[in-house]
Amino acid sequence: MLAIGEFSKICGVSTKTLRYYAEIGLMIPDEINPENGYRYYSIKQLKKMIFINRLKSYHFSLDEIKAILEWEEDQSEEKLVSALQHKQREMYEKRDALDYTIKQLNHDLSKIEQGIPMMSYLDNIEVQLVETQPIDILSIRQMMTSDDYATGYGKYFSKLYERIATEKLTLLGTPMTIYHSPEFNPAGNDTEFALPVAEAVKGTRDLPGGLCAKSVCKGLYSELTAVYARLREWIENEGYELVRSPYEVYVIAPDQASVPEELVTEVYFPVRKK
Amino acid sequence: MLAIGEFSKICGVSTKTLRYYAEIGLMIPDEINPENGYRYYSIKQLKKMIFINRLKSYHFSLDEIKAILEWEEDQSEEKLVSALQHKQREMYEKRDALDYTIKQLNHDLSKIEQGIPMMSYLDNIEVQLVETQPIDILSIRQMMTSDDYATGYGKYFSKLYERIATEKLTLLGTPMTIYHSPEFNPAGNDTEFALPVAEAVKGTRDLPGGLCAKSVCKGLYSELTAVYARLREWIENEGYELVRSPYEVYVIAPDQASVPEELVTEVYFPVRKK
DNA sequence: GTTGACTTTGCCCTTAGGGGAAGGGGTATA
DNA sequence: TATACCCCTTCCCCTAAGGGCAAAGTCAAC
Repeated sequence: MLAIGEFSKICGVSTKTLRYYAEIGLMIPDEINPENGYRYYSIKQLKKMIFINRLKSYHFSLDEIKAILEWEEDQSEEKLVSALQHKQREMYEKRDALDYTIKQLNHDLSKIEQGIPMMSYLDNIEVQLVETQPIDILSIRQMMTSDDYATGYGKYFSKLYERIATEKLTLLGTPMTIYHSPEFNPAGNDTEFALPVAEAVKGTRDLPGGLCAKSVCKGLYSELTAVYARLREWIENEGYELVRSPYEVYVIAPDQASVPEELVTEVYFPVRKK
Repeated sequence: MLAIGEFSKICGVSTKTLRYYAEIGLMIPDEINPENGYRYYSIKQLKKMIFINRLKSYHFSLDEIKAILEWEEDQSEEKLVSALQHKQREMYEKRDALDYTIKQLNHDLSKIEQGIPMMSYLDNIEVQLVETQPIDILSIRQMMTSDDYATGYGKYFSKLYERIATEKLTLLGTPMTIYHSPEFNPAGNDTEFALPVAEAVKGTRDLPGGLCAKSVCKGLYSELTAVYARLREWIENEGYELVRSPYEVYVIAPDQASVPEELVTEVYFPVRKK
């Protein structure tokens, strides 16, 4: 039996951490002296500690790790594999997001080095008033958290393209998304992925036309938030009000653009005069 | 002037966040009604908010962002560029670490799929008692946080190899690191990077020989923590005690291995009988 | 017996806000 | 003017995974 300090040195985990793990029930010392409360750990617990650290390095929370340790011996193997695969997917997504952010950062850095202030694009966002025609769209509506937009977009648009292919529908334009949440909610947004089609079949609906405030965003999607802000500001200033859900049209999407500067996205806010 | 709810909708930031930013002095509303405390924001502040969000996406803390905003107008441009470059480096490091963890995870998954329990390697760590000879080492000693080992190793060993090349020293073995911190400390460890050389010149010192407990770790460095634990356990069990700092010898380092399974690392604990 | 190292509990601190309660304010309508 | 309804304020507690520090009890060695 090892006192907490010995055990801490052997497994490279602070005594504070060991006490915390005992407190939350993740790893309780094999023996506790009832008189003085001293914690004593066995060598067997060293293995468990190493396993916990391995899982921590895979970004499992302590709660998740606790659950995993409680499966132990049951039909744990399959569940462990599926939990690991889940984390694997999460980590791939995290890496993709990080790559994307790095790309943005490099973009901003190169702009500054060209003498262009980082946020100058804000002054160049133009708003026009346009009249849109009603169209039929084939769509999927889904709650999306802001984290998985990148993966979500690919997934849902693939589904829609597949339906168009298998049902021999006629595509009439580029992909679009409609945002039904009344305001941005980091916990999740009611998002509709859509493709304009000629036929009115099951799964399609009418997207009404009408007066819209419109802006075009050229470049990375990170600039979209500013476009949204500009549109809302314009609507406020000019005395209009939003009458339906705003939507985006991906005129040139990432799969057609070789560099992010080529991306073109239109943003529409259906409005009427107040 | 916009009330907090309006401003919140326009810039996609919750009212809670806006109040918090006011509280920490990151962005104070342009006007506060002294009678009822209502906060009013101007359109100018929208730009600031978008800039704050951009910096947040680059993993700046709110404190760092506050500092950046306070430079504004001064000689801010150069400082901003250098801050961005700093974050850029951090993000590259984060991505490398993530890649490494993903690799480990895949390794564990493939083991399990072969029917080998994930932590089974723990049972196969052998400890031998050996007698080492004193050698001269050329070394750099440095406090290292656990985050930047991967980059640190490359950097310091490059420096050492460079010295060997420019001063025409004779290399006598593979790289090694000596851990001087008495126990593992996540805040930073006193680490000595060393190369064994034939000549005793400035910057070299004698690494004394003597009795050592030794283990060999084949494979990913993630298994090293278990090797350390096993060695400490063995020393305890067999009635030895540590007399100098432990060290690792990279017999086959990552730059010589095509797959992680080929890595070979020896771990030495200088000991004496208690 | 004393010293010094080790251990215990307890309390407050960290990031970037979220959730909710209690109470006051604003305005559009009947 | 009263009501309804939404908006705004402050205040307090909560998050994950421990770190830092203090006061007090305990252990082993000299």
